[in-house]
Amino acid sequence: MNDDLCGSRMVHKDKVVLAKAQDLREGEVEGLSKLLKLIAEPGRLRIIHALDKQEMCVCDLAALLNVSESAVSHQLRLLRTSDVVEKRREGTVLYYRLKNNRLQELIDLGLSILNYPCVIENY
Amino acid sequence: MNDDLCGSRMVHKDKVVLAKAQDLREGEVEGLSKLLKLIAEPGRLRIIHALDKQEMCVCDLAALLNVSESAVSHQLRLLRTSDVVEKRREGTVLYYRLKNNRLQELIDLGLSILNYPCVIENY
DNA sequence: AGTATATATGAATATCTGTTCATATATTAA
DNA sequence: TTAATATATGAACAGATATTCATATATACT
Repeated sequence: MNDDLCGSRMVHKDKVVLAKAQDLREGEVEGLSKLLKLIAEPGRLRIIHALDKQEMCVCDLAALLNVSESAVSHQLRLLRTSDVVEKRREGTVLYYRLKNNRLQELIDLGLSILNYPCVIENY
Repeated sequence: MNDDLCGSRMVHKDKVVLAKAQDLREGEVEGLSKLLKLIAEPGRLRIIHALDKQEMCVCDLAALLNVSESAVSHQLRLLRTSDVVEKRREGTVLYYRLKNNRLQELIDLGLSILNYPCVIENY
């Protein structure tokens, strides 16, 4: 095995070089990580799934999730600043809806992977 | 507006009832949340993306990510206990590889959503 | 203007998550 | 068996994240 310039061992230099060449770019990693974390939290996941079907106000979502309106509001702010949802005012009520309509695809794909978790074909 | 039995307000009972009917089941939420969180962490994301192309050992991955082997080992344990990866021993070297070969689909879909973030069609 | 409703927000707290460090285990070589 | 290599793991610490609580804001109604 050979040492690299940074001091860490490297048993298979060829593999590491190849992996680095195929690695995601930093921006892709950051963006994807942020997107997936947004959807991964159970409350936000259910909010996104619900808003994909109809627009709802804060207290509706609070009732759905059975948590405080303040907690929902904080989550919605995150989703808003991440351009996942947007709001529409009607009197004192703010209706939230999905701004990014492709997130449900991600949810559906994730669910399908959970149902058919492992299909190893040929090794 | 009407109060529900649980004490929380509910501005639009119809919407909440509909949302509850369409809501993900608890097991789906938990499973999906866990899966997405696994992929969402930048280091694990890159590990999965790398192992989708070739099997690699712990110190190769440590060199790729530029972190300690211990840190990688902890992450790999998480991925192992979640059935995302599996290991194969060859002498003292443990080669890791993906056990669930559908995760790259999720990564690819996520990337495509990042590139075409928002396509609102008709409201 | 004053009150009520619906939501937003800051700060504090609590919880979760990831890394580090020290140490343990497993395999190979001498 | 002793030493070396490669990896695993537990505990402690640090950082990120979510909720709560109190308070602020915006709109509507009187």
